[in-house]
Amino acid sequence: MPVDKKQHIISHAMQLFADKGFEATSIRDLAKVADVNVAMVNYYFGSKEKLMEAIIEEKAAYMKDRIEELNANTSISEIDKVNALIEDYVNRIVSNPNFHKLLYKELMGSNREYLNQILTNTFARNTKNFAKIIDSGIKKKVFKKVDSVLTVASIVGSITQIMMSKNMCNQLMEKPQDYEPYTDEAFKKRLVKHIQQMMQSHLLINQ
Amino acid sequence: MPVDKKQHIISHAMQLFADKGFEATSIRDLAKVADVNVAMVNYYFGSKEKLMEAIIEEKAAYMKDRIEELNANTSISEIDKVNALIEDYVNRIVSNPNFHKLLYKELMGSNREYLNQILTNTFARNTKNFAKIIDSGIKKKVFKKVDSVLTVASIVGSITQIMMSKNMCNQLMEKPQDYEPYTDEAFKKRLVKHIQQMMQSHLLINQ
DNA sequence: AAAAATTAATTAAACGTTTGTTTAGTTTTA
DNA sequence: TAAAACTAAACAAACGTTTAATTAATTTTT
Repeated sequence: MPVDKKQHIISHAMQLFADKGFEATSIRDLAKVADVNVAMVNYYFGSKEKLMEAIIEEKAAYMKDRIEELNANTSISEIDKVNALIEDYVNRIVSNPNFHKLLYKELMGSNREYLNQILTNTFARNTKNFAKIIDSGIKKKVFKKVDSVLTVASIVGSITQIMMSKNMCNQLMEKPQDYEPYTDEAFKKRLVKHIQQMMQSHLLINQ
Repeated sequence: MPVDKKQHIISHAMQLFADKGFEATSIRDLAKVADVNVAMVNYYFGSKEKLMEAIIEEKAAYMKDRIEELNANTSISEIDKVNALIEDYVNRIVSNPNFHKLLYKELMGSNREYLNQILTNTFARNTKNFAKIIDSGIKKKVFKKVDSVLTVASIVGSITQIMMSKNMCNQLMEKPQDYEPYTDEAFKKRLVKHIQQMMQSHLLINQ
């Protein structure tokens, strides 16, 4: 079963890469966890780096949908779209913070140029699509004339910043060190509320 | 010259780690660039990881000053302090974006637990000190009752997000691929202006 | 449908590099 | 001359990858 086994390896690799990082995960680690022979990774994917490419491409394809879906919907007001996307984005990242960190590390890293390009393109396209919603609000004169692209960067960056490290998150929120902020609904709500309020002040003309 | 040589190694290591990443930089690379024997890194620092610790600690010490200085100053209004810190922070990161990325990668990474802790503590403390300024504005009723800690995270996250990748930055700003956004004064001004405006809407009661 | 031939999947072992680190000896400094 | 600074070489471990051989599955031929 070639396809199933590829997927089997990918899913275990995703977990390991997210937990330990790309370089810190050896093919032997992966082979042991996924219960396959060491040679199978190279047999199916060609190399460790190409395995990573397969993972990134799978995620990248998954990432673009919701924004474009909302973008096409004309029955929802711009501010409601923004609010919905903020909540969506928080939920998505909270559901797998380690993988999100992996993507960001890859995005910031200068190694593996090809991967960096795929991720850069994906993130940039999503940001621009999101910015279109804001531009639409500006055109309708319900939003102030803000810098739409940088506004999206602020939304995304706010979430990333706070999700960067469980430990820092707990220190900032005055929680004990063993606390799990990402699974706490109250924390999620607090984050969503902050960003939504900030965006309402930032965007809306009539408040 | 023991101290000078330590500093000599540190400064070359900072450059290399920033450019290529920690794991991707071998001690032999560093030895060649810094023109010292391979054994000297271990002789002076004990290990590659302890060298990294020395670098991080040096930076961490440097990072805390300005906020605390501003914090103590009572002759400047809170919104002016916030604006000054935004400009400061942008300037600092723009001056060495690769090193900033290195710190963030280290902050997000699960390896090298001790380094992660130092960075986490430093970032958290700076964030809380910054938040005190906002809390002070809230107390004086010139600021709205915002979530001060998350507000600081939004400021820092906005900058980090846009500085994450030169390539993405250019794509978002519709610039050619070989463009150098970080050295462009116009870009810097645009970023500072966006965040300052966003914070004024977010924070100020009487606009 | 059975046998033969071919291709795909899988394995254990080995390969060749590279890595951080150490050693044992030499030079320099105080 | 004793301690500190430095060097070239070697060490041991880990890494991604490849090889050569074996088993399983598929296709072709009779």
